[in-house]
Amino acid sequence: MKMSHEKKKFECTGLPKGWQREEVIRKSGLSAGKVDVYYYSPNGQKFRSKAQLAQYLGNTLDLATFDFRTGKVNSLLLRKHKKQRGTQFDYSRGVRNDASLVPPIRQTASIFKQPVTVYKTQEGKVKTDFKHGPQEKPKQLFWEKRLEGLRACDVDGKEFDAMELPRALRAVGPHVGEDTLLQSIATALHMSAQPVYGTDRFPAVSVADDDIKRQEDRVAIARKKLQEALKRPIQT
DNA sequence: GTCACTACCGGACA
DNA sequence: GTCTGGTAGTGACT
Repeated sequence: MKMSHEKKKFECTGLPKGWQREEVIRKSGLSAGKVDVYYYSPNGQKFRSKAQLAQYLGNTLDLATFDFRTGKVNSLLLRKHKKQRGTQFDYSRGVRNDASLVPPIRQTASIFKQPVTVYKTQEGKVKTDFKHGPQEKPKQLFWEKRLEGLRACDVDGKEFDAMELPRALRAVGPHVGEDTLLQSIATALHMSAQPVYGTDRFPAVSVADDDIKRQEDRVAIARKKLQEALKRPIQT
């Protein structure tokens, strides 16, 4: 058996405990330098592609945000979802194709990434109508729950301490804890430039001028302390 | 339309 | 089981 490959095997953070990720760098041939990524299930089964992984895991794990190459959860994949090989999108799916209907026909198709209305004209041309400008892609309800049990860590791999939410913030919904709420808020702030609002029952947190003033005072004090600390000679 | 990159997987090889 | 090459999909660029 040729062992011309440089192999690195890690515990995979983006998959349940026990899954391992292997990086193999090709050392010869036309594709030398290319990195192949393989995954090993807890029972040792090997997977060469995300498609194989998805087939094996079925509904037990949603791989929509799983980055196969890096082995991490990447929420940006929700927005930038590539079409899978061999599953080229058929835009005629979900659109009625009744010969008895005479064009132009207006139909609402659910198969597009955005809600659109399809106009079939005599010439067979299709126009898309994005109502009210670009719209956010629909997301699964409580999708942030898939981040449960995950925590940020520093470069040494040491996990950061849990953050405490302000008392005014309360999680609502079945089995939604403070961790999930925090991840949800953090994700929303990261993914969108828009403000984050609460529900009618728990409306958006209001920040008064006094709150801003108090926070500014705290920052000013902290800055002053830092300046003083920097002025002090370093003890060796 | 072209090009570069990448994901995937068939098949050669040991 | 390992390893590499070919193919097709995707996105950036012109």
